[in-house]
Parts: sequence; structure tokens; C-alpha cells
Amino acid sequence: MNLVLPSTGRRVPCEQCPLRGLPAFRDFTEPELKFVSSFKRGELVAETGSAILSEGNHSPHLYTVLSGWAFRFKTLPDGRRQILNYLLPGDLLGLQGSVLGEMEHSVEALTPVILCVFQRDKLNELFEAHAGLGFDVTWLAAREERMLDEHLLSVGRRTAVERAAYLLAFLHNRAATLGPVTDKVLHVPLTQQHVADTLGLSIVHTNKTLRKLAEKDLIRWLDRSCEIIDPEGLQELADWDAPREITRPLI
Amino acid sequence: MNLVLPSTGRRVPCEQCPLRGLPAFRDFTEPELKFVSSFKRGELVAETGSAILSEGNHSPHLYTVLSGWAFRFKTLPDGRRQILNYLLPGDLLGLQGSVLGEMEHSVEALTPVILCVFQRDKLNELFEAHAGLGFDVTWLAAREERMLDEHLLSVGRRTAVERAAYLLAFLHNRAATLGPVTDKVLHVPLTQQHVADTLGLSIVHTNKTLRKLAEKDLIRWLDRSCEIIDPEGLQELADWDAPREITRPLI
DNA sequence: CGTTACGTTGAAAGCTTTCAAGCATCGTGG
DNA sequence: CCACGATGCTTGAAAGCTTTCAACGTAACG
Repeated sequence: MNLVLPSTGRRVPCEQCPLRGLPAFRDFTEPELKFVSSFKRGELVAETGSAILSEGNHSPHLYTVLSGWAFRFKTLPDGRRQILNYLLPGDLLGLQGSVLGEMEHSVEALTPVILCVFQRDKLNELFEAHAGLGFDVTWLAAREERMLDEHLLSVGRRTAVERAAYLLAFLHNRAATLGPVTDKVLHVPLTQQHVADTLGLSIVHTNKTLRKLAEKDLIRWLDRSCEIIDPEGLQELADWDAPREITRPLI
Repeated sequence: MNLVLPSTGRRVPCEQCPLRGLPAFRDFTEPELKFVSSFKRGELVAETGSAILSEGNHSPHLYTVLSGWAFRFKTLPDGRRQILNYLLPGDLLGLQGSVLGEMEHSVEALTPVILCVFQRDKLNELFEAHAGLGFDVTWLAAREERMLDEHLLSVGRRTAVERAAYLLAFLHNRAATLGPVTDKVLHVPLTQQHVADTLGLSIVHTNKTLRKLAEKDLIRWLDRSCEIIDPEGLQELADWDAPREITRPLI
């Protein structure tokens, strides 16, 4: 687990953000866009496996994922790790730290990640100057909460195979909202250890469980990545309905 | 599972809310209090075991628990149930439905519950007229997210006994923030089925697990309720640190 | 070429669920 | 007033799922 590289400074101006053009994100008004742009302090690059945020830190910043995949996790004092959720482009990161004062989870990069860095101090200003953006922050928090609800249901009540199917269907769905993966199959950048720590299973059992999904031709496991072959089949196996597509804010 | 009783209309004016005086809640300014008061439409009473909100409903309202205990849960199509979190006085309820448009979980009363009912339509107005209150809503959402993070860690990575200890320590802690239970022991209004559905265990195993905690004199199980005898012992067993006390907003 | 990270397997041990009863309390209808 | 059904708590035992232990194979890297 390396440290993150120092900020590389601003590169992408918000007005020309490559994400903002995607159909997944709602259009911002001119003033909103202007504010967000002034809110941004720069960019940060994190390599695969590096720690983006660490539990206990009083992180001074709020981030948005510009590109790459990452994950949030917590660990018990003896080292057991639980992955809480995954972060994809457009996701806000560090809100708990910004709002509640302290981060109680860590974040690590799953691929090379570029983050937009925002100034935590200006968060109050955001709420005051742009009620709509304030509402958006709440919206994003509620969305995260809903995802956690689903994960908790899954870890608590689904069988191992169902859990694995749910996780992969979920990740496929999230990636799909960013850009259709219709004719290209999606490769999720994970190790089996990540899957195990998400599902609450041991690595050995996870391996055997993923193998069952592979035998049904739902997925194919490659080196450090999972190819999602049949997302509908996974959904069906997990008895999970993907949420209907809604445009979301991009801060 | 009965239906909730119809609204009983306003009884407690926000300015004289019995909760607001508690040290757990931050002081509101005059205008904030006035707004919250105008935001409130009335009160709702729910009996033990009744459904307060149901999955799939487009709930038009936002609620705050005025008194009593309730819980949020999700179910799989085949009936398996997972309890997601508990609601105590001062907790906001229905935010996901208000913000994202649809409720994907249900809420049920654990004791008789009185709720303050707010108008969802005025939520935008809240953000516009009182940035501070808007921030507070985000704060509450981030707090809920943090609790879910902890639950997920627990269900995913703790052993059965640790999980049970964590849950009871957690509930004790939440109740304690509302009013010290120093010389009186706390009675948590639960059945073992609730505990099972929170921990992701079967009812039989839950029974045996709770028995182990009772043998260690950490708890005592009564009829439909759990007496927390040694909250510190439970925390230690679960290796869990209770969050430090922070005053929180009460909307 | 040794080391490390990741994936794979088989088998034994251990934990959890399921099945099957049984007990107690409570409210209700006969 | 008492029997009866419903709800909640208990227990023992067998079945089933998951972890742990122990190896092994491969690919990437220094």
C-alpha cells in the first residue's frame, strides 16, 4: 500500500469535464458549474493499490472520482477487512469526513485513479450559495445509503453464490450507467480477495463460489479481473433488480 | 402487521419539543426553529409491530421519531428479511424516499411510536431558505451511512458472538445518548427474531449465541426485551469503540 | 532464478442451519 | 373458567455450508 502521489494540479476544467457530457449526469446551470469549478482545487492521481484515504484521518478534502475504480473499506483491529462499497467515476468520496469531522473508513485504488480535489472549507459556502448543489450532496449521500442497504441485505441474507452473483451484477450495472458496454464485455478490476472481503467469505470459499458462476457461463475469471459474460443471468440468480436509471448530479 | 393509525394532528409544537432540550441535540436558531415548525404537518402514531413505511411506496413524507423505537429492513422476494438499522427518538426517516423518489426499504415499529410528519414538498424550500438546515440533513445522512458501514463490517466479518455483542453495545450506546441510563439498566425492546434478522443468523443459532452472552452476565434476556447489564463488556467482546458523543441536529 | 502475488484444490475441522420437539405466556372463544 | 391457538424462547441432533490447513501451479518482477 503506497502513498498517493502528490497532486498534479488542475488539468481538466469542470466546464470541459469528460464525465459531464455523459447521459448519466444531469445538466448543471451556468452558475452551478462556475461554482463547482471554483470549488475544485486540483487533481490527485493514485496508483493501483495505493491508499487514497485512511481511517482516522481528518481529511481536509472532498473528492470526486474522475476516472478509475476504488473501494471503501473498514478493518477490525485484528485485521479482518470488509469492503463497504466501490467507487466509480462521478462518485463523491470523503463526505463522511467532511461532514462528521472524521473518516471511519479507508479508501484504496483498484486501478489507477484520478480524483478531483475539493476544498472542504467551501462546503458550507456550497450549501449557502447553491441550495440545489446542497440538495445534490444530500442526494448522493442518500444514494450511497441505498447501496449500503442492498449490500447489507446481501451479506446478511443471501447464500454465497447469490451474494457473488449480486456483487457482480451490481458492479456491472454501475459500470454500465457510465457508458454502455453492449458489444464489449465488461472487465471488473478485482482480485478474488476483494470479492471475499466484500461478500464476507473466506478466500478459499470465494474461489469455489466464483468457479460455480464460471461453470454456468455467467462470468469468466481472468488475472486480477472478472469478465461479466451474462449480467442478466447474474441478476436472475441473485433475484436482484437493477435500479432504474436516473440522471444524477456530478459535483 | 397492522396499518398505522391516522394522523392525530399536531400536539407538540417544535418550540416545546421535549427532545430539543436534551444535550444530545444542538441548539437551533430562532429562524431555524420557526422554519422547522412550519415544516411540520402533524404527528402520526404507530403501534408496536405496525408498518410505518413500506418498500416500493412513493412516500410523500419525511418523518422524525418523536418517541419510541422502530427499525428499517429489506426483504428478498422469498421472504428472507434483513434489518438494516434501528430508529430512535430524533432520527430522521424517509429521506431516501424524499430525495431519490422511491423507498426501497420498509420501516416497522418496535414499540408504540410517535412521529413528526413533514411535508416532502417543502424540502427544497428548506435547502433554499436555511442552508444550515440543508447541511444538517446531509449530516444526518452521513451519520446513517456511517452506522451502515459499521453494521456491514459486523455482519461481514465478525463472528456470531461478536456480532451479537456489537449489536447490543451499539443499541445501548444509541439509547444512552438520549438520556443517561447510568443507574437504571437499559431494556431494549426486541425479540430474538429481530436480533437474528439483524445479524444475518438463524433464530436457533441466535438463541444459542445470546445465551452465551447471558452466561457471561453481559445481558439478560426477558420476554420481548433484552436487558443490557454490562455495556462495556459487550464493547470489549466485540472490539468496538462507541463513537464519541457529538451534538446533532434535530429536524 | 528466487520471491511474491494470485488463483486452485482436497480434506478435515468447525460453525450454522434445519428439523423436530417442547415449554411458557397471553388473549380469546366456548 | 378453561381449552386452544398464537407467539416467543429453548434444546438436541443431523445435515450442510464455510473456514482452515496444506499444497501446488503460474506469471510477473527484480
